[in-house]
Amino acid sequence: MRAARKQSGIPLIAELAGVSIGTVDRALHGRPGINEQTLKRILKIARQIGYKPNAAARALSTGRHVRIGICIPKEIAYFYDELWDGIRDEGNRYSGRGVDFVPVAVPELGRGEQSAFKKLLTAKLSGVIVTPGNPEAMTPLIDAAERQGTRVVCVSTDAPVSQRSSVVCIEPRLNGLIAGELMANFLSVRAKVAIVTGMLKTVDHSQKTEGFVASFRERCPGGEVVAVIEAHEHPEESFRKTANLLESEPELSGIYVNTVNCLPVCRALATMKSAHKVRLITTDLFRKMIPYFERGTIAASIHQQPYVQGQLAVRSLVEHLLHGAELLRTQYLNPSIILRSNLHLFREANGLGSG
Amino acid sequence: MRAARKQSGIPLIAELAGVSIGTVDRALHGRPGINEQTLKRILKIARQIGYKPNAAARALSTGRHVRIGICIPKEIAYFYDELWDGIRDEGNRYSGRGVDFVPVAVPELGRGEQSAFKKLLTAKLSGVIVTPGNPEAMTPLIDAAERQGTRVVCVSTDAPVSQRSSVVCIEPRLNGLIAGELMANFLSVRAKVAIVTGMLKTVDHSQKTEGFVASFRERCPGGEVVAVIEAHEHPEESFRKTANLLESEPELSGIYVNTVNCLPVCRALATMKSAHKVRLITTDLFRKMIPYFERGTIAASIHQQPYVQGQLAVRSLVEHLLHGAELLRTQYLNPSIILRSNLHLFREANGLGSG
DNA sequence: CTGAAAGCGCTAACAA
DNA sequence: TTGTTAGCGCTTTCAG
Repeated sequence: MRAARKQSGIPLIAELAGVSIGTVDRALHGRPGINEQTLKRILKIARQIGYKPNAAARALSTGRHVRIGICIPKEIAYFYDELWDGIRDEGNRYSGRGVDFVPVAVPELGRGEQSAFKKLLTAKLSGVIVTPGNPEAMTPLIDAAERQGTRVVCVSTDAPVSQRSSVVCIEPRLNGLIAGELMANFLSVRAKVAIVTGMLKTVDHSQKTEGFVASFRERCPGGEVVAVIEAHEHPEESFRKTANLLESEPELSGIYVNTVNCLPVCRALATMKSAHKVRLITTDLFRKMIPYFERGTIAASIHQQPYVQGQLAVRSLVEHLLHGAELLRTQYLNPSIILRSNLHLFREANGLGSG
Repeated sequence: MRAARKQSGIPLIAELAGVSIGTVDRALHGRPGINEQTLKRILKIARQIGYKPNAAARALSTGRHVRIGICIPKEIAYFYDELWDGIRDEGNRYSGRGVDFVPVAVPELGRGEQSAFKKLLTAKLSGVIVTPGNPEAMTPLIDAAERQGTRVVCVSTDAPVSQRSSVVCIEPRLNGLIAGELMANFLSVRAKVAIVTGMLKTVDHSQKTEGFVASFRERCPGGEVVAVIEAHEHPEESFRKTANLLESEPELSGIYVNTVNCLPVCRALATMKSAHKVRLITTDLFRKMIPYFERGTIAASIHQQPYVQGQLAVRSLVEHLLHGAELLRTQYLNPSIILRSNLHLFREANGLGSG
């Protein structure tokens, strides 16, 4: 009789079942070529001893290497720097665990993303994280990637009709709904408000606008959205149009800016000395906004948590690829609401963010 | 000449340096008994090939097993069920990676926690996650744990003067500050508001109260906190005192409830038909609150995200124990603000939570 | 001061 | 249908 060294895992099961580890392996994985009886016996023993595969041993043995492409723009830095940071920080947690990242250059949302994505397709990747700026154009590419076995996770922006495996985002309409509800709560009945947006033909902007209008109307009896200004992310245009609005609508008591470019609006409010008469709700956060927050020019901001979105995209994809965790088709997040009281807890306010 | 099989890691470095893997291991770990020259040579080569240790191989070789004790109450279920869920879900991600969890029974915050914690001390654990209900009494126990090498992470509630390695929580005062700021934004000048709390001798409750008073006073000119009601988490007491208040203060326009037990207040408001004249800000979320949210009785709730706190506590502790990641001494989170618009995205509203 | 070798639990290729 | 065996990259022990 051999000295019974204490063992565990597959060898233990093999000894208990009186078979070899090869047979146990086959049973545990439902591989073909095994007797019904032994299969059942092994499975039973495995259950009894509460067998759990050792992830480290498996990873070491299979030598599985996972390569993940990152296809995300550099601009607007206010937003995408945070997203990159989240992706990088989360990625670093997996360094040394068989995960590599392959970034490709996309200068700006929607520009150059198709060629960049195509480049990623040629490298055999197990997964890609992408921000489709032009969902229609990207859909066939995403579908092609999925067909060749590359899992695609959209982040921040979605390609809803594509075959992407998952999306991590905040629904644009929800941002608008929250802003509208807050605004209605801030103001009294029959209030007049306005919206400053980028371009309404951008889906993101139009949905935020629509959401705001819907919830503001519902919750502010007699309230009115007197203007929707398209500023095209252009500082001067934004400043001028806002200033004009403030002059022509002296009764105005609220403005919702649903792109990240709110500084011109802040300046217009300050110049017209109406900073405290008008409640301003903005979107996201970067350093130069902070003084306006502290002065009370900005009452609240709807923060889309790009850092968290990046983290979650990486994490869910890696866990899926490495450990077979389920990839949910949608991962919708809640935006957080920034007020003066909690401003200090956002990384952008701590010298970590850009801007 | 031997056929040069493609290798990597320590064996590769060994071959390049013309030494054995044992020597490379010593060099890489700064272990004693190695020649200055070879040490430098090996380190240089390691740097050149960009050596990164393989976490799976290391884990397999060392067979490191990590056991983490969980010392968290069952009641109040509204809150702690979520915390448990977060801990369990996050823990499950690490199953099969050499992490075991050892829960001990604590019926209720602060009751029986000392004996439960002592029990954990006898089992040799690498870490403990604990909710110190009575920080003064727990401090010496926590210190003892840390002294014997058990990393202690406090969650939700803190023992600030102890030697705990980390805390994951939302500062109570911040909850109050946010509630106060929101309330000030919701109401006009000279508004009268009240606070319903549990017991002011509970640090958590008094800090939330103090925070609310501070920010409300600062942001609502002429505003006044006309009453601070201690309801001792007692439904009848809470209902009665609120009803009395509503009668004696017809001008009242806001109430902040800073414990999870807000239902009696909701009922009092409904009974007195003043539900829509008084803005109600509550704390956390459970199922029975939802109708009051939808009816507009509750204007907003400050959610302390117990699920996320649990996740983060487990995650940071495991990453520290397994991969040597740094454990920050404090991990302060932001509460999220629940409105009607985003209510549906909270797990409590999706049949996941309790209550 | 350095080398050799065993083995962690699992997979996969080959033998029987 | 089943058993045997050689590693995966690292740590650790024992010889030299």
